[in-house]
Amino acid sequence: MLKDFMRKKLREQGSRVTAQREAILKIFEEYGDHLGADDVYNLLLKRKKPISKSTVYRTLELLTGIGILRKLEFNGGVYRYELSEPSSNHHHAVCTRCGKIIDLKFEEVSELFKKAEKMGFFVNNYSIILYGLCPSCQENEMKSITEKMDNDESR
Amino acid sequence: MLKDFMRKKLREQGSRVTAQREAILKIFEEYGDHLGADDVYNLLLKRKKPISKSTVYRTLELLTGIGILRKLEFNGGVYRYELSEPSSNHHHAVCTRCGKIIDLKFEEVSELFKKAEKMGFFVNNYSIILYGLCPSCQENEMKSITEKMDNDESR
DNA sequence: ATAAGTGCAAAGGATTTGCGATGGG
DNA sequence: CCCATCGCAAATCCTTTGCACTTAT
Repeated sequence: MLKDFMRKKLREQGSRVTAQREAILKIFEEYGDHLGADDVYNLLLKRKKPISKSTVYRTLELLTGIGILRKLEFNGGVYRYELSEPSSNHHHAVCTRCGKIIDLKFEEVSELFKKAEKMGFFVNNYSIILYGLCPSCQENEMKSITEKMDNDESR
Repeated sequence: MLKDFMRKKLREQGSRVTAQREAILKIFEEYGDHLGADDVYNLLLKRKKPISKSTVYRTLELLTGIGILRKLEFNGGVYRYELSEPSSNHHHAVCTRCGKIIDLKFEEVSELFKKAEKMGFFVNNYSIILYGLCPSCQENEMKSITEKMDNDESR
C-alpha cells in the first residue's frame, strides 16, 4: 500500500507523518495524475480538508524527494505532479489548445540515453513531451478555420 | 539569410521590422541557443542597445510564432529559446547541478510520434530533456561525498 | 519536551498587461 | 498619417520564505 510506503519513507528520514501529507497522497490516489499545487489545494478544499497552500507546495516537493511523486513541467510554467509508481516509461502529449494531457507508453529511449552517457553525462531523470492537438481540438480547429473562410467570403 | 527570412515573415503577417526585433535576432545568431528573456535583455544592455524587458518578452513570443525561435522549458520555470532552424531533431541534457545544457542528436522518436498519432493526437512539436550530471559536476559531486565521509570519520 | 510541520501573510521572480509616446510602412 | 510597437510601471501568476503557533514522536 502506497500509504504505508510513504509512512515508512518519511520516518526513515526523520520526517513526520501528518494529516496533511496523508490527505495529499490520497488526492493523488483518487484523482490521478497531472495535478498542480493549485489543483491539490482546491480538491482538498472541496473535500472539507482545508490546507495552506505553502503546505501543499512543501509537501509536493517532499513527496517528490522520497520518490512518491514525479514533478512534471508542461507548457505554461506550472509544475504538475503524478504518482511516480505506475509505469516509469510513459510520456505525455499535451494539447496546446485545451491543455488536455494524454499518456503515452514508449520504450525506445534507451538509445538517447546511451548517447548522453557516451558524452559523459550521467542521466538521472528525463522528460519527453509532445505538443499538439488532441482529437476534439482538431475538430474545433477545423470548425474555426471553416468559419473564418466563410467570413472572408462574405465581406 | 535568417534576417531576410524574418523580415519577410514579419511583413507577410502585417508585423513590422523594428530595430529591436533585428537586434534580438542578432543576439541569437551570435550567442547561440538556450537564452532566456533576461539573458537577451542583458546581452543587449552590454551591447549598448538598451531595450525594455517587455519588448524582449513580446519579441521572443513573436519570433516563436513565426517559426524563427523555438521555446524551451527546462528545470526552474524559466523559458529559454533557441533558433529553430538548425537541426530539428536535437534534444537537451540539463545538468541539475550547474545548469549546463548539452545538445544531443537523436532520430528514433518517430516511434513515439506514431503511437501518439494512432491515438488521434496531432503532433506539432515536442520536447525531450534529460536531467542529470555533466562530467565536471560528477567530479565535484564525488569530491563533496569524499569530504563528507572525511568529516564523518573525524567526529 | 522538542524539533518538525503548519498556516498566514509577506516577499520573490518571471512574465504579462495597460497606456501614453514613438516610429515604420 | 495611422496603426503596430515601444517603454515604463503596475499588475498578475506561481512559488518560496520568515515567523509564531501547533503537533507528532
